[in-house]
Amino acid sequence: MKRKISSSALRSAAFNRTRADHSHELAHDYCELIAELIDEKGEARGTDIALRMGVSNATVAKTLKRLSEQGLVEQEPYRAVFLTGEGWKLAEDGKRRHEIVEKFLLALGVSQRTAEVDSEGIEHHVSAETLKAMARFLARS
Amino acid sequence: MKRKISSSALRSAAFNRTRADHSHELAHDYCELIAELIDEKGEARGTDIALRMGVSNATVAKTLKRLSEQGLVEQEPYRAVFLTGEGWKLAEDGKRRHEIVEKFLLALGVSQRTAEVDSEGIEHHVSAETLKAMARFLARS
DNA sequence: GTGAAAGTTTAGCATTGGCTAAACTTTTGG
DNA sequence: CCAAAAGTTTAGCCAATGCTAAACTTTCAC
Ligand SMILES: [Mn+2]
Ligand SMILES: [Mn+2]
Ligand SMILES: [Mn+2]
Ligand SMILES: [Mn+2]
Repeated sequence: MKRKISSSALRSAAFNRTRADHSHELAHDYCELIAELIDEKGEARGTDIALRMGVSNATVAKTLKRLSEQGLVEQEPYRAVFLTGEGWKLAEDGKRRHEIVEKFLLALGVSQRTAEVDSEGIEHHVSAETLKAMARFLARS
Repeated sequence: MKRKISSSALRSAAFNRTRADHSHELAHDYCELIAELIDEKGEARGTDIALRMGVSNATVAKTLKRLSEQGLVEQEPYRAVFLTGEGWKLAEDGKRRHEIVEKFLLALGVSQRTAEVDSEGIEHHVSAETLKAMARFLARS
């Protein structure tokens, strides 16, 4: 017999998911961005990452150190940064998800600019089920 | 003559917006939740906030102090908490936005549970333009 | 009315993710 | 080839958001 789950448990689960999403967000965005830079320019340098992320060089350096401890990027001192296998996986998955969300917003009727901006935040909170629903919408629209 | 804006400037603007969204997120969620509790139970107590947010009592106490310094809530020691005029505004605006996003996801075809969970994160990254597009979609679907 | 339970606050700690300034290394132009 | 520019790293700072443990206050049950 299914006992009713307390509304607090349901609510807190949503907040917990959101906090978990946020805890991975920066790593995902960095990997995606590094992949983009390598694709566009052949390498990903700290300055370029900083410029596109909109943060200082020092912040980038510190974050890259964390990411390399987490096994997502590899770097040697004063050199451009590379993605590990794990890092590539995040980058590709992130790119796919990002594209679907952005195209979905466009299909919904917002401007290109708004789709770009809003998708940067939304992408991290879209579950597999919702992503599928967005892709389905795209396929028929 | 319109000079082309660098792709870095465009990209960093999106990340900046996302960071700004995150900096307001907790305040919005607290105000919305406090309003809900007052509506449901007549008052908002620390324990109930903690239970629904999925964090410890101590975390709630510390956060409430910040919010009261920001003029969003009012509290006296060992008593339940209340919203200021500003806090009510955030709560109502947040509720409206949250409802639109959740109903929109439902209309898109995801389960009630997924709509609840995903909307908790997504709501903070939906611009006025996108919110309007979602409302429009709801109106015709 | 009093003692235990429930709720709140405070203290102290950790991590993340920002910043500036200064030191250091690499690249580049002449 | 070498000085200046460009890029990177380190040090030290801060705020936000989480935690546990301990102290304190209020409420409840008897
Ligand atoms: Mn992305
Ligand atoms: Mn993003
Ligand atoms: Mn977010
Ligand atoms: Mn939320």
